[in-house]
Amino acid sequence: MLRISKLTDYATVILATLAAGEKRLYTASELAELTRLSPATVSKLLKKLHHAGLVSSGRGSHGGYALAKLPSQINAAAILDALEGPLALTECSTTHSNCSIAGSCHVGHSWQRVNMAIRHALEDVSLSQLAGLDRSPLKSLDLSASRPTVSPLTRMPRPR
Amino acid sequence: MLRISKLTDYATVILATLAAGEKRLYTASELAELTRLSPATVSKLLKKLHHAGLVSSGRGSHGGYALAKLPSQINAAAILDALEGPLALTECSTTHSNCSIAGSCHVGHSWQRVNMAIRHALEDVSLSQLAGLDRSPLKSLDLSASRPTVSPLTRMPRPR
DNA sequence: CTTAATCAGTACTAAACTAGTCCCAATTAG
DNA sequence: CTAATTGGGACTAGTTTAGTACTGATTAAG
Repeated sequence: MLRISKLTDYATVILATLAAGEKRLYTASELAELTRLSPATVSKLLKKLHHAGLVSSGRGSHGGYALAKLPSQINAAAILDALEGPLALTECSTTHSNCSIAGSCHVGHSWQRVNMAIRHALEDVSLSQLAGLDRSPLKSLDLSASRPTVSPLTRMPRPR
Repeated sequence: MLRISKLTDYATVILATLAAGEKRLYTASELAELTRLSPATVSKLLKKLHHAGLVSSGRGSHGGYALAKLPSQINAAAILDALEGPLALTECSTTHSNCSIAGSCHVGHSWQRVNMAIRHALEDVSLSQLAGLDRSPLKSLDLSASRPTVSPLTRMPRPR
């Protein structure tokens, strides 16, 4: 339920790599090596992240990418927005939508609230926390409930 | 970002209809009329909801569906689970997954926590609240932050 | 016992989305 | 100028989603 796309997850890994690294420009291929992701994919993601203002870039030779803000000032919601757009839980939540059962439907409004709750949870998680740079507990998250960690995601693309 | 599928949204409307109605069996076609959804789709969804134990059913003529529990005892997380399976935010969260960058990746663990926070938010929203039957404020949700309501989703299928 | 209504299970299809790759133009340091 | 980069697309295969259809099982009622 409610999964984020692989690409968004990849992007987070890239951002975390930048957050953990030195304060300099990293080229796309450098980041590809560091993250073990395919160069093409890394490049595509960095473009999106740049578009969203999460990373700054330098062009030409000696160009590359760096975080546009401090890791503590980038949150999970912004990353999601950058990669998946500001889509909401249901289509109701978008402004231009016409619904045939508008009158009789009282569900939409409640989804909105759930949506907001989730958004706030995401806004409370900074990149430094995601990257594990920040040792302080995650704000407003119930840590006692976290299950035992399992092995992480397959991040290398399937061969084609 | 983080959208639920249309079908899950439809299912919620169906459940809300049952929650708001009389305490009797409703046939699939009856519910299709009430919700203005296609009978085939309603039927499919009810089967899934039955499978997940959210509705009970009676077969044969005079058969139909009813909620298996009180509306206050059904929560949004259960509905999501029923329709979309217990998928998590990232594939990391599933038990059998092998990841090529396992050693160097510290991101997975944090997503898990976010995942839990979201799950708890969903568990705190009951069907009675989704259906608008419950006038009490949604537990642990920041209502002051809810944006002005916009028009809900197009729920009728596109013609084919 | 026959019939009609109804759920159960499954298979199928078209459309939409996702992930991944590739190409070429623009930019810049040396 | 040339080599190294990013910027902005287009393209494709594969997967998922949404929607429909069919066939069998079950049950109430005549």
